[in-house]
Amino acid sequence: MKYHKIPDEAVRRLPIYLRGLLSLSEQERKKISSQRLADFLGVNHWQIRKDLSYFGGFGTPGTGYDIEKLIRQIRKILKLNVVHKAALVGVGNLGSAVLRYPGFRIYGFKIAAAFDNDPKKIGRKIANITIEGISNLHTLQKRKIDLGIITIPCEATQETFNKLITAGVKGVLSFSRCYKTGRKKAKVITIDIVMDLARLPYYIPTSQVAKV
Amino acid sequence: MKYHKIPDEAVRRLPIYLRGLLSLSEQERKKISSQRLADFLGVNHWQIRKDLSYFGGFGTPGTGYDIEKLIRQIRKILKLNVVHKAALVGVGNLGSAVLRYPGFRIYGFKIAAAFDNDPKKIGRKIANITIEGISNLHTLQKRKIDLGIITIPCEATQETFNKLITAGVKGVLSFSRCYKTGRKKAKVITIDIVMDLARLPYYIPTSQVAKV
DNA sequence: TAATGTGAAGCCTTTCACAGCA
DNA sequence: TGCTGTGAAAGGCTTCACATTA
Repeated sequence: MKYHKIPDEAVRRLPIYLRGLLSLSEQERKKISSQRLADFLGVNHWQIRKDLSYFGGFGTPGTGYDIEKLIRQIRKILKLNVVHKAALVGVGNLGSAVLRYPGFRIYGFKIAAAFDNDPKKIGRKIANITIEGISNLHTLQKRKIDLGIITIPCEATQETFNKLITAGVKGVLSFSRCYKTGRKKAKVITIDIVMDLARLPYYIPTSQVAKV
Repeated sequence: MKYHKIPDEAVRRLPIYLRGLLSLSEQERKKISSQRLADFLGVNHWQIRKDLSYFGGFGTPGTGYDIEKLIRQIRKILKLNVVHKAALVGVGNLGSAVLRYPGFRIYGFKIAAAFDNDPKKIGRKIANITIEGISNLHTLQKRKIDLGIITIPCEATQETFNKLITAGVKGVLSFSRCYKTGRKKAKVITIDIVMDLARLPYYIPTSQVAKV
């Protein structure tokens, strides 16, 4: 390991490579070159090699990478080699959709609990998970839940965020940007659907923006 | 305008500033300094000034920025000063949630159509939008719909993506990374929920990763 | 005085080119 | 020969300090 600082961007790309490798491993292929993986994913081959080199080289010159082995390595780097339990807060439209999302398992995630403050929702089941009241949040640490997913309206995000941190959560995926992290006890990643949509028109040539 | 190249990152932040300004404008405040806006949003004041300077200065030294004026300017830069119509493809759990999402309006978006290939869904209404069959996609241009939102499983993304481009869509928000853009006739922004979650454990100190 | 706008420095990331290995 | 791993160059973004302006 010759590098002092590993770019966040490299970390961000690892899950992409992992998904590609998982796809390819189903095709009873054993080895793959950075070039082939890059073509498969639509990225650059040197980027893949550089990114992997930050964590130590995993390939064989002239041959390429052993798919199964590389999958294990990336899982280990991303700490996906243990199952992570996540708690979701806010079982509205978006929260329900995330609860029902089937794609978490291949990365070793399990949404283990769901919370809402609407008494009508408490006790109901979605995707086999019984919805609990917000007052139960303090039980997360005991239940070894280390990740939180926040899918509630902007206004209530800060309070929920604070409660999750207090409950010992170490990483948060938030669907709104309405929080401040304070003394940063956890890593937060924000997904803001509306804001991502909001910067799309910027890239459309003006001549093609429909006049109203 | 003294700059040749405007950072994508600056463009990405403009919608954040815009949201802050919209919040503050409700509080009958007229002027704001970069410092106060920065504190409100939890960002750096020099970053705000720098970002705005790429598009020309909008402030008054010693006084700050006129909130209403700055809102108009940012809207214009982002081309949000005209209403954009978007088509959503894939009315599953996630698609339905996005259709029902109330936050699009303040940025001037209107989801004007929804498509699905499930005959059982076609004709049903969600959030006042009647679901149409995929075969209707070609009507988008006529209907002046210039944005697409893809909320379908990975496997079908590429085909849908191609159809949207053919239908004249100029910007796409995709909820899966399973596409290749080809000759890039449109700007694409990808939101990949699972992959964002997948890089969260990396940042959790190993001692705190629950052993299973 | 109080705040903006910006050149320059520093830092981070991507890209390139190729030495070195199987 | 084919492919990896990496130093170095190039490019892009953030941070800083301060000249400037109302």
